[in-house]
Amino acid sequence: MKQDYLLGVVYDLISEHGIESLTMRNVAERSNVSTGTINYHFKNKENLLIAALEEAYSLPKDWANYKGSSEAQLRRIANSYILRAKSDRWWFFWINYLAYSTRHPKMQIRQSERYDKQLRFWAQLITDGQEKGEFRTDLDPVETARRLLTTVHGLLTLQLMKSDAEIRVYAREQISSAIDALVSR
Amino acid sequence: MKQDYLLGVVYDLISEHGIESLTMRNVAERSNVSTGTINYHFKNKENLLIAALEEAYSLPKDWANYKGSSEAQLRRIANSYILRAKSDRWWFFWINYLAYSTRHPKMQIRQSERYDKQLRFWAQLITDGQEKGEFRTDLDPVETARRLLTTVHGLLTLQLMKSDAEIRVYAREQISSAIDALVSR
Amino acid sequence: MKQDYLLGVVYDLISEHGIESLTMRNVAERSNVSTGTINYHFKNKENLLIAALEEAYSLPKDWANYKGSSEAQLRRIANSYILRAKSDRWWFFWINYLAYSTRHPKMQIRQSERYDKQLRFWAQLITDGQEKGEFRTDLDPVETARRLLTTVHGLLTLQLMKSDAEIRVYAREQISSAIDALVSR
Amino acid sequence: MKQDYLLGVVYDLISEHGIESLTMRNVAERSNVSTGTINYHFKNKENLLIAALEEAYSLPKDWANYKGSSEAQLRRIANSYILRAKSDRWWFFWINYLAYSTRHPKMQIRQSERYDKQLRFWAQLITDGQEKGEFRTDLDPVETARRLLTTVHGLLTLQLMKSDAEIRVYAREQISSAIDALVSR
DNA sequence: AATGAATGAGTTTTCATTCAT
DNA sequence: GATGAATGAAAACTCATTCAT
Repeated sequence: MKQDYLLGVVYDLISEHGIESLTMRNVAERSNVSTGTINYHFKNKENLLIAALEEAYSLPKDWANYKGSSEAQLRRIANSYILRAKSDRWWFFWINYLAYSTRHPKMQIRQSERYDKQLRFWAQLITDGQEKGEFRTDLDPVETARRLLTTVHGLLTLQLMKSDAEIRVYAREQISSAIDALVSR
Repeated sequence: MKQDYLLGVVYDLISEHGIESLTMRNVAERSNVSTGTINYHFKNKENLLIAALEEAYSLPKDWANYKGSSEAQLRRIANSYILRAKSDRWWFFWINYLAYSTRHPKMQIRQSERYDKQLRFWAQLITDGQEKGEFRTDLDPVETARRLLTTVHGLLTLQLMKSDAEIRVYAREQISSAIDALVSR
Repeated sequence: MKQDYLLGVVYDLISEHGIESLTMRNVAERSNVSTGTINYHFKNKENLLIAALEEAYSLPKDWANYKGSSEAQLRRIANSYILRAKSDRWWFFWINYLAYSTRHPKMQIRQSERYDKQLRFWAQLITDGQEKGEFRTDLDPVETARRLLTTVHGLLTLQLMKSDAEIRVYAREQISSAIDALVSR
Repeated sequence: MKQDYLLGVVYDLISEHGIESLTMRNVAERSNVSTGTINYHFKNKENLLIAALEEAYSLPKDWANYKGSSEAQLRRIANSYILRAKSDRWWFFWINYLAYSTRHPKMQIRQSERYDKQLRFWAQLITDGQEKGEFRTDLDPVETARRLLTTVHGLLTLQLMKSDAEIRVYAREQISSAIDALVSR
C-alpha cells in the first residue's frame, strides 16, 4: 500500500538527515510521488511525520523470531544496541524520535509503552533461561532486565556521543560481561 | 554582553521547542531584539545555532566549585542526571543537541571532547577519593568512571523515554547504590 | 435524480459559506459522492456552479400555488422578504449570487429576467385584484409593482445590513402598510 | 504609509473582480510589492481581507463637506445611490462586502454601525432643513430618513440586479420625487 | 455510472537574509 | 551598533481535474 511506502521514505530521510531537514518535497522526490498525493493521504506535514514516527516504532522487531537458547537470544538483542553500519539507521532515527517525543505527549506515551514492552520481553527471556537452567536463579528477572536495559541504553548513548571503534569495543565487552554475569556455572 | 544573552535565548527556545522549530524571528521576539541585530552579530542562522550549542556545552558546569568530600561531589554530579523540573531544561536541550550532532561532524567532535573531559573529571574525583581514603582502592579510576557514566546516561535515557515518578526513584536508587559500591568500609 | 440533489448541496454550501469557499471536495463530502462523480455529471466546477445558481433561481417559488384573494397572495409574497430563520438560507444565497452575478454577464441576464418576471407577476396580481374589486383602480399596476419591489428589496437590504428584531418589525410594518395603501375602502 | 496603500489595492481588486478571485499574488503584482511583504504586514490573507473591508468602510465619505442647502445636500447623498461609471466601484465593492459580512459577526457589527450612522446623518439633515423652512415640518425626521434609506437601497439593489439605462432613469426619478415630497411649498 | 487515488499548477505562507535609515 | 521593513526563494498546502478500475 502506498501509505506505508511513504512512511518508509520518511523514516529513511529522517535517519539520514534528521527531522529538521525533512521537507514535503524531499519526500515527494525520493518517493516519486507528487506533493499533492502526500497531502491527499496525510492532510499535512505534521500528520505525516507523526505517522512515520509511530509506524517505525511499531515495526515488528524481529526479536520474537530469534532462535536458540535464551542466553543466545538475550545476547543478540543486547548486541543490537551496538552501532554498526547495518543498524545505524535505526538508532539515528531513534535519537531523533526521542528528542522529538519529549515535546509530544502522544509520542511520549508510545515511548513509554515501548519501554514497558521491552522490559517484559527481556524479563521473560531471563525467566525462560532460569527455568532451563541457563541463568542463575538467584536474580529477580524484572530487576535484572531493568539493569540490563539501563546498561545498553547507557552504552548506546555513549556511542552516539562518541562514535569511535574503541567505544564500540567497550560497549561489546560490557554487554558481554553483563550477560556472562547472569549465566550459571 | 548582548551576544551571550542571545545565546541564552536560543538555548531556551531549543529546550522548549526543539531545534527544528527555531527561527530567527522567534529568537528576535523572545529577546526583544530585531532580526537585523541578530544577523549583525552572528552573520547568519547557522553561526548563531552553532554558537549557542557550543556556549551551552561550555557553560561553567559548576562541578569544579562543588565543595565537600570527593564522595559528596561525585554524588552531586551523578544526581544531576536525575530529571527534576529545575534541571529538565538542560536535558531537553541536551537530547536535541545529541540528535542534531549525529549529522554534524564539528559538533560530534565537541560531544566527544565533552565526554572525555567528563571522564577525566570523574576519574580524578575517584582518584582523589581514593587518596583521601574515602573510596575503595582496588578499583581502576578510569574504568570505574566509565562504568558510572554508562549508568547515569542509561538512567537518563530511560527517564526521557518514560518520565514518571517511579523511574526517577529508580534512577536515584541506582545512582546511590552505584556510588555506595565505591565507598570503602 | 442525483444531479438535482448535488445542486441542492451546492445551494446549501453557498448559503452557509459563500461562493468563494465552495470547493469540489466540500460538495463531494457533504453529498457523500465522489469528486469523480461530480465531474462526471457536470464536466467541471464552473458548470456545476452555474447549474446550481440557475437551478436555485428557477426553484418553483410556490407563489403560483398561493391560494386566496389577490391581496392575501400579494401579502404572502411580499412577506417572504422578511428574514426568518426558515427563509434566511434563501436570502443568504441570494446576496451571494447577486454579488457574484455583477461580474458574470450571463448571470446578470438571468437576474434581469428574474426581475422582469417578478415585476410581471406582481403587476398581474394587482390587475387581478383590481378586477375583483380588492384594490384601488386608480393605480397603474406595473408602476405600483415596481414601487413595491423597490420597497421590499430596500427592506431586505436593510435586514441584511442590520439583522435585529427591531428592523424585522419595521420591515413587516412597512410591507403591511404599503399593501394597505392599495386596498380599496 | 504602505499598509494603507495595500488596502487600497485590495479594494480596487475586489471591486473589479470580486472577493473570490482575490489572490495574494494579484495584490503583490498590482502593488509592486512582494508577497512576503504583504504577509509581513498582515500575517495572512484573511487579515488582509478583513482590514481592507473595514478600511474601505471607514473611508471618510465626503458627505460632511457637502455645501449648500439641506435639500441640495440630501439630494446629492441620495443620488450617490445611482450607479454611474464613476461610483460603480464603490457599489461593486459594497455588494461584495455585504455578502461577505453575513458570515462574519465582526463585520456585521460594522455594517450595523454604519447604517445607524447614516440614519442619524440623514435625520439631522432633515431636521436642519425643517428648521431652515426648506422641509415640511409635519414629518418625523428619523422616520423619514428611514423611509428614504429603504428607498435608495431598494433602488440600488434593483440597479445591481438589472443594470440598464431605463432602471437608472427610474431610480433617479424616484429619488427625486421622494425628496420633492419633503419640500415645503 | 461511479469511484477515489493521483496529479501538478497555483496559492498561501514561512523565513533567513539584506539594506536603507 | 541597531532597526525593522522588504525581499524572494523555498516551503507547505489547496484544489479542480484526470484516469485506471
